[in-house]
Amino acid sequence: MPELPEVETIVRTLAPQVLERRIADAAALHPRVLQAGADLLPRLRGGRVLRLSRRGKLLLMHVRPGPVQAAALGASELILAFHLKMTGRFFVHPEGTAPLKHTRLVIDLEGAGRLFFDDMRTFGYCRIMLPHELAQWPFWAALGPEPLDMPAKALAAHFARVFAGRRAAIKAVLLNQEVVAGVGNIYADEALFQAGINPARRAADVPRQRLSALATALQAILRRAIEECGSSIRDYRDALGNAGAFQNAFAVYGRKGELCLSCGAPLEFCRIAGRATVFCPRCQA
DNA sequence: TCCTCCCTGTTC
DNA sequence: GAACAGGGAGGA
Repeated sequence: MPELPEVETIVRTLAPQVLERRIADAAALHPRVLQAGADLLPRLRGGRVLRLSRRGKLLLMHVRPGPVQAAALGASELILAFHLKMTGRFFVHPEGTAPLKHTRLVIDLEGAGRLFFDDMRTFGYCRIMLPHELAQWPFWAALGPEPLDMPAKALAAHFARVFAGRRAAIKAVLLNQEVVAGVGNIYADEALFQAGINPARRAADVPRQRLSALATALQAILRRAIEECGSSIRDYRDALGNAGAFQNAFAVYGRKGELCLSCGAPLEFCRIAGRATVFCPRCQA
């Protein structure tokens, strides 16, 4: 569930709890949580948390290893890339807290408690990488642009370029992280509604004017969702345990059969790219 | 380009 | 006790 606004909120709420802290120890508690870099896990010990950042739906923790480890690694930075998928969460617990039922990774911070990465469904993962390994990671290298890092005009032009010749449904294309990074099921449905585009429409067939509306709508919705600290449907919480509030502003997501807030028609449901999709048959042409 | 699978707690 | 939630890998 964590999409761009949720991951951004987690970065913001987690940063004050971990920045500049020294790592006393790190342990993986589930066999699949470390998708890469299990050998680097012990190298984190003695390192310091330099920075948290986000790219698409990935949360990155940048660690400066201690001098001995840095020399052994030949690098001054280790990067932990987390993908939260549906149910990944972070929370800092007091020192001595035992792992919870779904705790997958524990990072002990000197004098600042224990950072738990919990993930009920074990879809989420962490990759521990050197900077050049991150650059060579195919998923990372293929990520599309950040939708909030450019003017709406430029985003619209990017959509026009990328959508040309695409026969797939526009929603399926929006969900593709190589097209634009960070958009998931919720924000794709909401942006398409606000832009008045039927999610099943072939991407290449959407007129340029609608693409401008889509770029504007997507940016507005992502920004507003960040302001509201994300959307909490079931599982999502930020790194302080707080729920987001943007779910209260949904126009279509999760509102199958309810009435369109704009025209009053019943909202319809379909499946696109295997994802639940809700739209207004009247407002979205 | 589309479908299936992964996973588990909640809802029907 | 089945359907459902869904990002992304992998295969048809």
